[in-house]
Amino acid sequence: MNVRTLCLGVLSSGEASGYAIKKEIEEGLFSHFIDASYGSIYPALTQLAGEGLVTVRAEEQSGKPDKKVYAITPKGVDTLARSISVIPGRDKYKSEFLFQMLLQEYVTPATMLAAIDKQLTDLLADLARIGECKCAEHPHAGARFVADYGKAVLTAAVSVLNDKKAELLRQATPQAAE
Amino acid sequence: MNVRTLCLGVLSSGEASGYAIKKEIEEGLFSHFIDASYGSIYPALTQLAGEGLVTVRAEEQSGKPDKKVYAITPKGVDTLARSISVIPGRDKYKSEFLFQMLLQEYVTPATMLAAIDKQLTDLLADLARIGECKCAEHPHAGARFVADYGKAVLTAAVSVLNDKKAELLRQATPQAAE
DNA sequence: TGATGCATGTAATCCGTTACATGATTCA
DNA sequence: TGAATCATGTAACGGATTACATGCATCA
Repeated sequence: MNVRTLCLGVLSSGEASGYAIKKEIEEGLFSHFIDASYGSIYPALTQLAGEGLVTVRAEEQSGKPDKKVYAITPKGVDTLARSISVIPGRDKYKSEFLFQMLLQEYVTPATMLAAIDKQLTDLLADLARIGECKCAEHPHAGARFVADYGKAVLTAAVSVLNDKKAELLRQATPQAAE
Repeated sequence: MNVRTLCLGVLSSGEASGYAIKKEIEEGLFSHFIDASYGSIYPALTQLAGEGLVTVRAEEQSGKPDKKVYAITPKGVDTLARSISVIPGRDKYKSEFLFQMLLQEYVTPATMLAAIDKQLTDLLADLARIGECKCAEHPHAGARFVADYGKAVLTAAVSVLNDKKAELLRQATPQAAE
């Protein structure tokens, strides 16, 4: 899936600027399973407008550059619907963290601990972001499902990490607690 | 993390050809959290050899092209150790599947079901692959941890999917079971 | 006064995938 | 006979990130 389809997806629940789309991707439910930078969003939006899949309206603002508010057209909805009606490709999961954990014989215990703490922080942040989405009021029908899926997966990961961390600490300080 | 480091990681548990490295990445524990194609592995290996991080030995074979067996050097081990001793970047997770589920208002129930079944198949295959790794005999120290992590996450996902699937079937056929 | 948020955009660059090219052997 | 496995490699292409460029308003 490309950034164009992603933009259509975000716009399907209401008009937004490129900046706002980026925020939605970063802070909304999308953040769990998608990434996109300005460098890909802005060109995609321009392209979509050129093809009539979205409309643009410039909103004047004092000081700041004009805000360009994009809205999806019926043709855009159609394209979106067709794009997501094919059986999706495999999920892609890349983890430097697990690579490091697998090769832990080359890493000091201190680094291991720091890496696990960082991973825990990331997972918990993701979990919190999902928790903040009020699914009942969410513009998208599948919000509840996606939130449940994310929560289940992240919670499972956190649990394993906490176990592993406790084990590491036990090895490091056989008598005293941290 | 790049393909070069990945190759060093695989070679750290024993010599291998480019072809064998690809297989290891596809079928071993790595498969859960990493991807790489021949188009990136072969050039990476050539480059690593040029920098003295690995050695090459050509093994003659009847019919097939000479097999090039790569082995990591002390310098390579050093580079690897340094590469994985930094705190890793965030995991990257991309899922067309969840995108589709989130926007399910544009998808027919039949497609939903097919997509869920496909996802289930993928997850189960990943789970089976992890299950086949005999961690106790695995060359890498962290095998057990990575396997536990993968199993926990995948099992959680499978569980949520089965629930959702049952719910969909109940809605589709209110009286009869499938 | 300095960071952060709002707001848009482009160009260079990177990193990797896909497709192509080649070819013998073995198994069904 | 046709598919799969073994085996290596290159070139074209794609897709996105990073860094750069600009600039006001607000908050601490």
